[in-house]
Amino acid sequence: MTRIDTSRKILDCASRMFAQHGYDGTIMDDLAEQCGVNKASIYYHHKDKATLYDNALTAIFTPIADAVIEAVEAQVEPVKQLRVHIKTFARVTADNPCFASILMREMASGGANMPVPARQQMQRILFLLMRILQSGESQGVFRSSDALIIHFMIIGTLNLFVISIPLRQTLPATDQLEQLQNSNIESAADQVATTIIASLLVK
Amino acid sequence: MTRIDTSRKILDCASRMFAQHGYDGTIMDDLAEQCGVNKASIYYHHKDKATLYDNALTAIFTPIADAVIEAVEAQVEPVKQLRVHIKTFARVTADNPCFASILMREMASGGANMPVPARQQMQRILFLLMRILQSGESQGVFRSSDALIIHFMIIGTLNLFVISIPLRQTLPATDQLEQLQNSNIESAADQVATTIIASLLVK
Amino acid sequence: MTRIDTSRKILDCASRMFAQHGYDGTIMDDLAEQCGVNKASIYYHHKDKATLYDNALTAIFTPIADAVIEAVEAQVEPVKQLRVHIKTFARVTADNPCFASILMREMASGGANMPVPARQQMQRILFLLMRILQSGESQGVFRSSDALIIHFMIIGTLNLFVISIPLRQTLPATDQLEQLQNSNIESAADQVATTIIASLLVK
Amino acid sequence: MTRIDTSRKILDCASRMFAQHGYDGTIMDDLAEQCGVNKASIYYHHKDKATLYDNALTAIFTPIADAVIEAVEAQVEPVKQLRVHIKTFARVTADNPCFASILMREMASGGANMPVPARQQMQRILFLLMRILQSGESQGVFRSSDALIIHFMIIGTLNLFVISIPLRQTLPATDQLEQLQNSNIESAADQVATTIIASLLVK
DNA sequence: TATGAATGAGAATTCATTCAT
DNA sequence: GATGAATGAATTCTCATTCAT
Repeated sequence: MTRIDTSRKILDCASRMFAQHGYDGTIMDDLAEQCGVNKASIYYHHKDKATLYDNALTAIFTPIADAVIEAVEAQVEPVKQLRVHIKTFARVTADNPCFASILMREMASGGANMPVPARQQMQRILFLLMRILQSGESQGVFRSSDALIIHFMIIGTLNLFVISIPLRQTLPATDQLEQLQNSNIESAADQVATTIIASLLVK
Repeated sequence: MTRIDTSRKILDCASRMFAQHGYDGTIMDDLAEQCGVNKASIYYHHKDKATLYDNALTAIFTPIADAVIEAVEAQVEPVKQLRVHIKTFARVTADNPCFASILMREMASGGANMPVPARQQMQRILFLLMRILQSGESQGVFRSSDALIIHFMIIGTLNLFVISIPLRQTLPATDQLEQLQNSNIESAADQVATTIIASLLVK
Repeated sequence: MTRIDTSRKILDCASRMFAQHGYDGTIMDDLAEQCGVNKASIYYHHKDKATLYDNALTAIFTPIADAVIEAVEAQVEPVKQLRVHIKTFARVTADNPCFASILMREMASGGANMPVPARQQMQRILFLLMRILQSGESQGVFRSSDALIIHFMIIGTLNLFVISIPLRQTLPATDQLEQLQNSNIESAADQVATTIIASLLVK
Repeated sequence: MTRIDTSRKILDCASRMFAQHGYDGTIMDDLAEQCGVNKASIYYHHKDKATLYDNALTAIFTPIADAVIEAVEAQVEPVKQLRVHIKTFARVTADNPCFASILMREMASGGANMPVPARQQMQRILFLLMRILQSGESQGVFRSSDALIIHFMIIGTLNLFVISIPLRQTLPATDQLEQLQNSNIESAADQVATTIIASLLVK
C-alpha cells in the first residue's frame, strides 16, 4: 500500500472518530484498530494526535469551502447566489457528516483549539455570505441585515439537521415524532433558504 | 461549608468545565483545583464523573425548559407564543452559556451519551414548539411546516450566537468584522423570531 | 507512610538506578518495582522523570559539597586543607557510590544535561580547591599550579576507584590481579593526597 | 558508495553518538539521520544496535591500546616508559574524544555491559602499566606502589580533561575561571606524568 | 545495496477512583 | 466532611527491528 493510501485511510478514519467522540474522546488505540493499521503507523504518517487532528480538519473543511465558493461564483444575482450558497452548503455537509459534528464541537469550545486552516475555511464561507448580502443590498434587492446571524442560521440549522439524521432514524416512530422522519436535507435546505430569503427581500 | 454549598459549587464549576472542554476533556484534578476543593471531596458529593455529568446537565437543562414553557403558557395566540418561545429560549440560553456548549457537543455525539433527564428537557421544548405550530395551523394562522427544522433553526442559530459571544469579543475589529460585534442576543432573537414567523404566516 | 518517607524512598532508589543505568537506561516501571511503590506514586511525588533526576542529583551532590567545605574550613594550613579536602571527598564519595557514577556519566555527556543545582555543587568544590591552592601559593608553601587538573586528578582518580569497588570484588583472583583487591578507599585517598601534595610543595 | 565506506561512516557516526548520549540514549533513527543513511541500511551493515556498539567500541579502543603499547615498547627505562605511557595515552585520547566519554560511561555502569574486546584493550593498558611499575621497582627506581590507583589517576584525570575541553570552551570567561581555559592536553599530560613519577621515584 | 513503510514491544505519563486518617 | 497519598487501568508516544521493493 502506498504512503498516500495509508495516510489517507488514517485521515478518513480519524475524521469519523473525531466527529463522533471529539478530540479527547478519540483513543489512538481504537483508531488504529478501526483503520486496520498498526498504531505506530499513525505516528509514522502524522507525528502526533494534535497534528492528525489538524490534518483531518483541514482535509474536511477545505473542500467544503471550495465547493460553496465555486457554486456561488457561478451565479450573478444575489438572490440566486444566496440560495445556491445555502443549498450547496447543505449538500456538501450532508455528504460528509463529520464536518457538522466537528464544527459544532469546535464552536462549543469557543473555537479556542480549532486549527488555523480550518478556521480560515469557515471565514471564507462567512465572508462570501457577507459579499452576497452587501451586493444584494447595494442592488436594492435585500434589506440591511446582520450577516453573522444569517451565517449562524444557515450553519446552525443545517448542521443540526445533518447531525440528527442518524439519531432520527433510530427513534421509535411514535405518532408524535412520525412527521419528523420524513424530511430530507434537500427540503430542509429549501426551507432554510426560502425562509431567509423571504425575510431579506425588500417588499 | 455546608454539604449543599460544596456540592453546588462543584456542580457549577463542573458545568463550566464540561461546557468548555467536553466530558472527556474535563479532568477531575483540574476540576478540583478550579473548584478549590479536594479531589476526594468531589467523589464524596457526586459518586463519579458520569454521575456528576448527569447532575450538572439536569441542573442546567431543567430550568431552561421550565422557563420556556412557563413563558409560552402565559400567552394564548400562536404567533405571540412562538415569539415568546424563541425570545425566552434566547434569554435563558444567554444567561447560562454552558447550556449551548453542552447541547452542541451532545448533538455532535449524536446524543448517544446524553443523560436521559437532559434529553427529556429538550423534548419538552420540542413538543411545546410542535403544539404551538399545530395550534397556529389549526387556527389558520400558520402554514403547514416542519417543526423539527424550525426547532433546529431556533436552537442552532441562537446557540451558535451565544457560544460565539466570547469569541467575537476577542476578534480584532477589522472593517469587515466590525458590524458583527454590535449585535446582542435580544436583537438576534428578534431577528430569528421575525424571520421564522414571517415564513410561517399565511399571506 | 508519610509523604516524606515515600518521596525519599523513591529518591534513594532512583539515585541507585540512575547511577547504575544512566538516565535513559532507567525505566520508570523498574524503578517503581524496585521502590515497592506504584508507578503513579512516583509521578505524584516527582512530576516526571527529568524532575526526579534533578531532585535525585541535588540530593546527592549537595551534602557532598557541604561535607567537603565544612571539613576544609575546620583547617587553617593549606597543606592540611588540601589533604582534608581530598580525604573528605574520598570518604563521602565512598559513602554514596551513586555520586561517582552519576558524575562520570554527566561529564561524559559534556555536562550538557546536568541540572544546574548539581553543577553548582561541583563548582563549589572546585572553587574551594582554587582558594586552597591560591592561599598555599601566597603563603609560599605551594608552587603555582593548574587547579583544574588537580581537581580532575582528585575526582577522576577517586571516582574511578569508588566505581570499581564492586567490579574488583567480582573479579577472579588471578595472580596478576590479586594485589588490586587489597586497597581500600582510605589508602587510595592517602596516596592521591600524598602524590598531589608532594608535587605541589616548594622544595 | 562502497560497502566499506558506508559501514565505516555508520561506525564513526555511531561512535560519536554513543559517546555523547550513551548506549540507551542513542536512538537509531537519529543515528540514521546524522549519518545520512537510511535506517534499514544500518541494519544491513551491522546486525543490530548491540553489535554496532560492540563494533564501534572495538574500533575505538584497539588503536588506543596499540598506540600506547607501541610507544612504550620503544623505550627501555621505566621512568621514560611511564612518561611515554601517560603522554601517549593523553595524545590518542585527545585525538578521539569518543573514547573518554564511552570509557567513563562504561566504568559508571560497573563495566557490566562493556563488550569483551573493549574490556581486553583496557586490560592491555593496565597490564602494560603494571609491567612498567614492576620493572622500575625491581630496578630500584620506583617505590612499591598500587598500579590500579595509578591507572585510575592517569585515566581518570586525562579522560576528564579531554571530556571537559568542549565544556570549558563554552564557559563564560570570568576572572575566576579564566586560568582554566589555557591549559592544553600536552601540558596536562606533562603535569600528570611529572606528579606521578615524582611520587614514585625512590628519593 | 538502498529505502519508504510497517510493526510489536515497550516506556513515559495521565487519570478516575479509592484509601486512611 | 475534608484531605494527602496511593493505585490500576488506560493512553499517548517511542523505538529497535523487519519487510517489500
